[in-house]
Amino acid sequence: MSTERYNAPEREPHWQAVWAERDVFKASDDFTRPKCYVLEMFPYPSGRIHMGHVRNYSMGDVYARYKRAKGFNVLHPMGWDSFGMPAENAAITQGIPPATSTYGHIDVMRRQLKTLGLALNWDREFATSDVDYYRHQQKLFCDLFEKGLAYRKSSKVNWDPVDMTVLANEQVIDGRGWRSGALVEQRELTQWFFKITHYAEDLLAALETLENWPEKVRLMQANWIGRSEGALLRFAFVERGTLSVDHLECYSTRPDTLYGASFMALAADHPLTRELAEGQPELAAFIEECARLGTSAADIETAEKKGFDLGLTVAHPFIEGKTLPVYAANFVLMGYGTGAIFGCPAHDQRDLDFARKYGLEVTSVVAPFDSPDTAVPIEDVAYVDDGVLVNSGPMSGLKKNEAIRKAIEVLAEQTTPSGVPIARSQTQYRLRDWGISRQRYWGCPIPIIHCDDCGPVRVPDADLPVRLPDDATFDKPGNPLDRHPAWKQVPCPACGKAARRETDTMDTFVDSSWYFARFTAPHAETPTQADAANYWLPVDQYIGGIEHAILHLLYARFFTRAMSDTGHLEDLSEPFAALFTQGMVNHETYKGLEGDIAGQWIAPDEIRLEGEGAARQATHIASGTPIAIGAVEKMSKSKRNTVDPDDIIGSYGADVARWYMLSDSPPERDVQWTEAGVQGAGRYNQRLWRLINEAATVMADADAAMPDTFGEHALALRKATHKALNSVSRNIEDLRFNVAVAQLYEVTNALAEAVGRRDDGMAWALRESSTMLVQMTGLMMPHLGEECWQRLGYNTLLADQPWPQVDQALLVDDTITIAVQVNGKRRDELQIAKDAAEADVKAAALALDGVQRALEGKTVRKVIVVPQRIVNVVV
RNA sequence: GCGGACGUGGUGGAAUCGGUAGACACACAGGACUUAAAAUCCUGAGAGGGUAACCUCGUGCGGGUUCAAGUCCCGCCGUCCGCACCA
Repeated sequence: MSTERYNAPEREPHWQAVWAERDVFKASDDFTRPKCYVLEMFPYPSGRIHMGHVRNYSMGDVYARYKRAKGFNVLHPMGWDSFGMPAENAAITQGIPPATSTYGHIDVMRRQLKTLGLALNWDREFATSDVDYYRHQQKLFCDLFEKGLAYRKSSKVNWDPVDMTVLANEQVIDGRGWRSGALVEQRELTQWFFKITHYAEDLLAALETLENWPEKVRLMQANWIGRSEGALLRFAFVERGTLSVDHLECYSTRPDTLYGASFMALAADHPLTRELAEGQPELAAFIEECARLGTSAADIETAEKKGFDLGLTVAHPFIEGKTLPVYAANFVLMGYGTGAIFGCPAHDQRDLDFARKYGLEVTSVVAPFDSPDTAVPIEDVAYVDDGVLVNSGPMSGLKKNEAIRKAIEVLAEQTTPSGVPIARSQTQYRLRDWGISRQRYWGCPIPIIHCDDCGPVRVPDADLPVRLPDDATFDKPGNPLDRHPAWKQVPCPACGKAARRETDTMDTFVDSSWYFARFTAPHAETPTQADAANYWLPVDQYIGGIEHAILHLLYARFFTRAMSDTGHLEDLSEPFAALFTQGMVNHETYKGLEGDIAGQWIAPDEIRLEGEGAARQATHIASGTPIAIGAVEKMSKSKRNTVDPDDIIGSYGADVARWYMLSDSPPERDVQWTEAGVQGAGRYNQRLWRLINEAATVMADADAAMPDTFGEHALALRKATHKALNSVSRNIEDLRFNVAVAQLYEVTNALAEAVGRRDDGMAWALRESSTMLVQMTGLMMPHLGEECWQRLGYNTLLADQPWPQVDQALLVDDTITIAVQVNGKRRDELQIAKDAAEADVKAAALALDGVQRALEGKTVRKVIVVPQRIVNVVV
């Protein structure tokens, strides 16, 4: 019988319509059922979906469908991270209002996603630029503000003088604005901050509990939070002059090396340095030079240590009469600790470089453990390892950690002239508070009103939301909200006097910091709804790109804590119980070599490939000129090495794209998109359809009841199927889709072999096996799954079927094959009863031909029998 | 510089606990079907040797532990990623 080819592009929309019509994937409001919240990072509506989305959402979809079949109430929603600069830039360059382009993009991408046949809760869809979303975010902001978790402070920012806006660090490339190309200036601006540092310790400590997060991500976050323990030290000025303070504060993790201190150094932008610069033009020039210094890796690598003698001295806290000169130095950062350090050249490489340059003394105060009486001599390399303190007063003879404790203990007793203790232990974090102000239009307005008398006042709940004006103009650089003629003019909610709206909008990372919570009750009148949030959260499985390892995932962890502390969540601190970071989709790159296209990137569909291996050649179809085949890189518009999911779905179908994205490569690793690969997936798709048709025909006359006995081949098929079901289930739980796919190929091969054989009970076994195979492959290829389900004679929906049960009895074999080694080298194999006695296994192993050959002329010294695994004969 | 991950056939990769390395797939070669092609089906294949049965070598390199190492330990080399003047 010939079977027609399965026409995916025609059948897929049919099944999508059936699922939608019957509302198959709707999450239930029955909060007593076991639940599973599956979430993939929601997309930014850039215009079209790309293969990375296909990969990401296919993974989540297989998992969500699997959990549904296992009986869980599954929440698997989709939405749009729709605020952001690209839409505003399009408004500037093309005059299209951000809302128009954004919602246009969403319509296109929603249509594209729907063609993938994802089991999504579309009834919960929202975009972060919807007023109905950002009004709740404004409420959250107000509550954080009242709780002191949102505050204003003056801080240094990257200012683009052409675009007249603040840029994030990631948007500054080689010291220039990424869009304008203008040299970025450091400006002091008053900005809004979220107090993420309030949770620094908890955010760090709780990483330990995130067992189902990748180790890599936890480590990156731990490094980012950057906890260090040390001491806050205060050095009294010997000569105070006209200075406004009487002592200098610095932070050190090595107070044990205080006896080796030889100078103090302040950051160029330390308040004291600035104070002194008032009357010293040379110092002012030095400060400016430091500010200009690049912060790129290469700049720091090559930058010379430079300082400026401030003409001040401080008293050494331990050594009577010893003073230390105070410098301003380019390698001291204002952003960490107190912006001041004590320099101990012998035991810090930077301090040593500085001391050598300015001829400062270098005193070694640490001796190695193997010669504890002699301080390590220092030449060009500082000694930073642990050792025994020498010439260090009360710390002498102690190891590093003991010495640190001792130093703090002794110094805490002393005070500066103004009465503050000279030292106390302090834990320091690298983590900074999160600056969320953006001088941009297309973001969530910060709901604050500035009043000359009352200061910043939060917008009262009754006046929320603060809507973005529809009539902003984008023809000039700068913030459209700030120059809008009327928008910011409002009375003060507190005193009624004329006041001004805050015109900054929130960083778009705020939007994505709580969307997962909103999905649990997307239409609620408050940001969250307690019963729904308590039931659904935390997200059971979160899937997304590794590029969000720090920012988004840390912000979301912070926000969850802040929402708990403001009553929007009930005692929840971790939003994502399990995290999976998937790899990227890569493709070869192509470049023109001759004529008009020389040096230009060429898209895959504009070339023709021939040959293989070293002989592979590419030709430009339009011009016939040769093309250079370049590196395999992440699909990107700029390199033109993208493949449009629409084209693949249109020719092969969504199931093929999904199957290909899940097979072969481990999901956490990058996958290379190749034409051959997608063709292979397409062939399997057709093969499965043919096979199921054939099986359906053969099994048509099978009895409904399970036969009492099965022939050899029927039993083998049943065993292969149940073993695969067992391991496929486990692999899907572990998101090891590539291994699951390989096992599905094995079942397919077993079924293909069995379908032509006549055997006792074969018709029944074929029905069982093909049913299970369709259920398993249906997770990855849901449309073909429904088609096959129907062909197998079922009049239900595959999507509604419970996951099949493994027959444990079929997992174990009575007779097993074990390898027999002689001196660790495999010489033969042995078929033997599973529960054979050890002595019998041993005897049978020694009798094997291959073993006998290897043993010739040798004496057996020992035989190791590992039950059901291996036999090793030692001679 | 610091921290981390990885390294297996022509390719993607598999090997859950230290127990038959290379499952499964792609690509390839040969064959069948066809006037032909596509599609499909069958067969082959880590490398080297041998007519063959088989033998030797083999998981980046060098050591080690063990009856047994892709897997554990030590030292290198390479690739990738993150952080980076963080006191």
